[in-house]
Amino acid sequence: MTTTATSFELHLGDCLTGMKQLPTSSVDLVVTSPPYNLGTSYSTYIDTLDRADYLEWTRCWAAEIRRVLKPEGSFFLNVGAAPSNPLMPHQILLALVPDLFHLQNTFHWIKSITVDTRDGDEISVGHFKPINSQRFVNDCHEFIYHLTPDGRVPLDRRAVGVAYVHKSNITRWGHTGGQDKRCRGNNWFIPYETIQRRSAERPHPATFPVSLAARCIGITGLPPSEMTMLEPFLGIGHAALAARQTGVAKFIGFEIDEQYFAEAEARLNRTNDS
Amino acid sequence: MTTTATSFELHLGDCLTGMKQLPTSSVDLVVTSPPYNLGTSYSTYIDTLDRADYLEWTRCWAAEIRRVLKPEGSFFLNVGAAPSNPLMPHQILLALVPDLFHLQNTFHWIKSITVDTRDGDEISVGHFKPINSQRFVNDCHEFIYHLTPDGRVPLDRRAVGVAYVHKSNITRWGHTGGQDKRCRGNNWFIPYETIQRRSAERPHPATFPVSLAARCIGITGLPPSEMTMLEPFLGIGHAALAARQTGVAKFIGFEIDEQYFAEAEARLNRTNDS
DNA sequence: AGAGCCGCTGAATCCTTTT
DNA sequence: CAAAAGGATTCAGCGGCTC
Repeated sequence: MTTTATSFELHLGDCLTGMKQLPTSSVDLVVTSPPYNLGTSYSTYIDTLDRADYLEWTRCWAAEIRRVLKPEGSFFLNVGAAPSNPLMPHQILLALVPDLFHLQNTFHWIKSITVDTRDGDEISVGHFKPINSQRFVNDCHEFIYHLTPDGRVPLDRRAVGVAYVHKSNITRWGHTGGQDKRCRGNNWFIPYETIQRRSAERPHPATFPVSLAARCIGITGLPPSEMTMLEPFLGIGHAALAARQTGVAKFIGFEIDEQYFAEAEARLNRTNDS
Repeated sequence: MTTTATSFELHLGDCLTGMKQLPTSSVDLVVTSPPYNLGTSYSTYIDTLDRADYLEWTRCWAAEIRRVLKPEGSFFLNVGAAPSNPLMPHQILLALVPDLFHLQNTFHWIKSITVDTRDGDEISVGHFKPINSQRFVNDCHEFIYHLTPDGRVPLDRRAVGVAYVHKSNITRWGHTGGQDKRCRGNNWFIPYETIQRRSAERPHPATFPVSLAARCIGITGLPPSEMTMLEPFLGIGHAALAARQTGVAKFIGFEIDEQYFAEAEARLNRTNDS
């Protein structure tokens, strides 16, 4: 067993009140997925604010994130659409940009896709969740907005890079340092864990995979051992798990729902033992 | 040689003036990619309107599309982002929805992506265009907004469908008709032709592949032989080529730039001969 | 509200081979 | 030849979301 100087603070309570007690410019990284206000059945959260109120509330907690974020910090905001409200991801973005943040990058979380291989055949990857509709196609996509204070935050693209297709590129340019890694681009294929495994373990209806948060941590290029990470909507703690896995020094999370909070704590403790 | 009762009208001139002469509710399908006003070096188009003017102009031509579109017609709007203006796709959308159109579906044109196969290994597909930046990752994505008058236009999802992963599904339900086809979802992987081939042939800086337009034609489920299709920003005529290939009965295109117009005509004629 | 959809699983069934 | 073991195929059912 290794001992690391890490601190994980999980707070049961409203993130808006909680964040107000954090010092200005103290956080390197925020990864979060807010309640969508789309009728998704959250446990206790009052999920029925009307549109304008919802966007106003969004601006409120985002403004707190802006305050606690360091000038070179990054805020990864995960937002998906819903058939009942396909505009929400766009409206949320324009509620925050350009007033509070710059949109430095837009990542696309691809859950399922069919691609043509170089051999010429089509392969489907990821879990395809069917919907029965004459007019809607299945939505296999969510946004990950990369928001920063000035739009000029340096990243380490190759930290979450992929192998070159043509290996000649490894020695072709100096920046590779001999490693077979190039930038991954902004399409992030991250399949869901299978339904059965999910339902057995967790009750949260809208959550992102641990590996998605891990990728956000990685691309910042900051050493996790010196990183302070914040998750205002902890949910069942996937950002916390990613922080633990990658060795993030300080993690602060808020969750207003008791059930989710308990689940997040349980999962984090489970990881501690293993 | 087969004779088909098709009519292809390519007009040299401004689409706004041109569309005003089209009858109301006469068009089944619009597929277009507007000038982005992002500093892309279009030949003669005055590409320096300021933001508000650009969006106002966008509303103008979109309103004409709304007028000429049939109640069950579809408008596929292709918009990409640019590092210099990452908000544009979102602003354009919210300039048109909900005032003029419903956003019925959002398709994502994926040009390049790295996926994990079911075998466990990572493969990269599509042409990856490198950019040299500390803060921006490569953008391998564009939006295709599916806009309709009322959001209730029926589609034929399986017309552009993909094969089942588990073949047991073919006979499991009646709707397949024995065919190995399911809905493709909203992530459309369509790789670019290679740069070399592009630059050799065509001068247009921002255009979508023929196969992208073909997919839009296909998913409407309308018989091409009875379809009227409109492309207000013809460019070098990729929508026209797709219309020709799929047998669209009537195609109307506008292009204000003489060079692009000539190129579009040349390409269409070339296809005629073959 | 009730049916439909599709990846995925695990149990059940069927066919083959070994003892 | 019967019985057991091993392998392959089939099939119901889950889950989430829409009409």
